[in-house]
Amino acid sequence: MTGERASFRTIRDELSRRIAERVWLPGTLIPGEETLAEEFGAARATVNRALQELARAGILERRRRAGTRVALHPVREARFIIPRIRQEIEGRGSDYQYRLLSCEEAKAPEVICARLSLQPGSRLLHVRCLHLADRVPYQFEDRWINPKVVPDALQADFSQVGPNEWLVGHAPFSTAEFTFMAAAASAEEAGLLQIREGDPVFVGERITWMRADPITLAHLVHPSSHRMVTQL
Amino acid sequence: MTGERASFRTIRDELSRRIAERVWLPGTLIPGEETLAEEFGAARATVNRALQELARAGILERRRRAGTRVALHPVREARFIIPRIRQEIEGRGSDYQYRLLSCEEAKAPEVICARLSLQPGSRLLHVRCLHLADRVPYQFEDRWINPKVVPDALQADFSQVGPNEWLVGHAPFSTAEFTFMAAAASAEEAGLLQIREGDPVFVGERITWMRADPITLAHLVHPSSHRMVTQL
DNA sequence: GGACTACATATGTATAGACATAACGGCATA
DNA sequence: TATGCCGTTATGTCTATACATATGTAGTCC
Repeated sequence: MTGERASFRTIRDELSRRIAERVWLPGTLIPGEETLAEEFGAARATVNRALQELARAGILERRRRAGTRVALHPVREARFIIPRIRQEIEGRGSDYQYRLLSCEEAKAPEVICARLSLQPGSRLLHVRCLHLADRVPYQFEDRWINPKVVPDALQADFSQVGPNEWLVGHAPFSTAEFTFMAAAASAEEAGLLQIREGDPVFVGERITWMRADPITLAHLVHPSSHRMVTQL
Repeated sequence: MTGERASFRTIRDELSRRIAERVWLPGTLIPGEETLAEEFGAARATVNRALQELARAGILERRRRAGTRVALHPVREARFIIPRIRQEIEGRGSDYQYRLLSCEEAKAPEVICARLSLQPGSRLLHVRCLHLADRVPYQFEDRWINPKVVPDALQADFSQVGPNEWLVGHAPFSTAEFTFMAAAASAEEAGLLQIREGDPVFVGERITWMRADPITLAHLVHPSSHRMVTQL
């Protein structure tokens, strides 16, 4: 005899059902926590937890004093797992291979410095490498690392371990920004990914910071067969 | 004299800081809730809330009896807001325009039926339209709607209101799947988006279900200048 | 040694009670 | 009419306590 207990999950799901089945239409002011607590025979804190989860998911809108209403414009959010490339490839049952293409300290181009809010002409560590799945090019990584923040990176050996994997273990970040876009493959990218120049590529760009200091900018290029999928 | 109170936010941020600054290295078993509660002068429930948030973000791993440890592989997740196109455009301060291109019931191609797990040859409502920002093509939407689930759609007038906006108000979904990819513009897409055939485009695909029934499949094509950005 | 069991323990969840905080709406004032 | 103050009220958060649940560990038995 279990499951009769009104847990916050039960409440959350039941409220979610009422919204999905349009018992409560968008914009409706739903009963207050106290009332719901009574209805479900639970404490207000329990109802609160259920409501907060739904609000976080974007299907409820809550305001003090004003009460809780069904979101008019369910701005729902999708969550993408940002896996490490090795795990992503091995997780699909493929063999992962890695190839370091180049690694050198160099004066970073204007664009890069600007993206990282660094002085133009800053010297950064430039790493280029290729990730393969079952020997087929999967991602070309073009990365700039700020040695001011991660001095160890200058001594690191990226011939076996990719810079991302290395950074995860040596330089945690406090904030990150991800950008995704479509682009046309440059001649270099095309050669490395075994596609034709100008073919569409799926590009991810990742910038990470430690506090206000930029750690790294990664430009990640996939052939157009790449899919980024998420369930909601 | 406020702020001295140890709220779950304070605790969350302080723990987060310790992890970011490598006071607690990945893999470390951190003190138990009871201990932390004592340290912060808070109740265990408060510490619990802070820890649960960090666990949800993927930077802590918790297991009953085993305790809480700093995630070895911070599989962090990025959250993308899935806005409605009008809001997305107006939110950037641009003017939104909408143009319906076609709207008819038709036998859906194999691929579409397969993606929606429907019998091959099912008759679906096919809507094509264009969204513009400041009169510049922003997104071409090619959508199939399942009239079995949303019969009202057959009578709906999509000449003024886009099908997405209409669906939000008439057919809430229980689950959704989002896919993003890069592709080459077809001749039709190129014409509508005012780019050249074969130019890279950023494509989003969205399928929604109500329970087990597929509601709609939307194919959303952006010119390659489109950026999808998220902060973490 | 290996399998099984009992126990200890950290987290998971629920509860009642309390106070904090924001903001709706009405009332008073300029 | 417009403005500003303020009480009421729904949500936000914290506390203390209790019990549930999973699971590592130690101890037992063969």
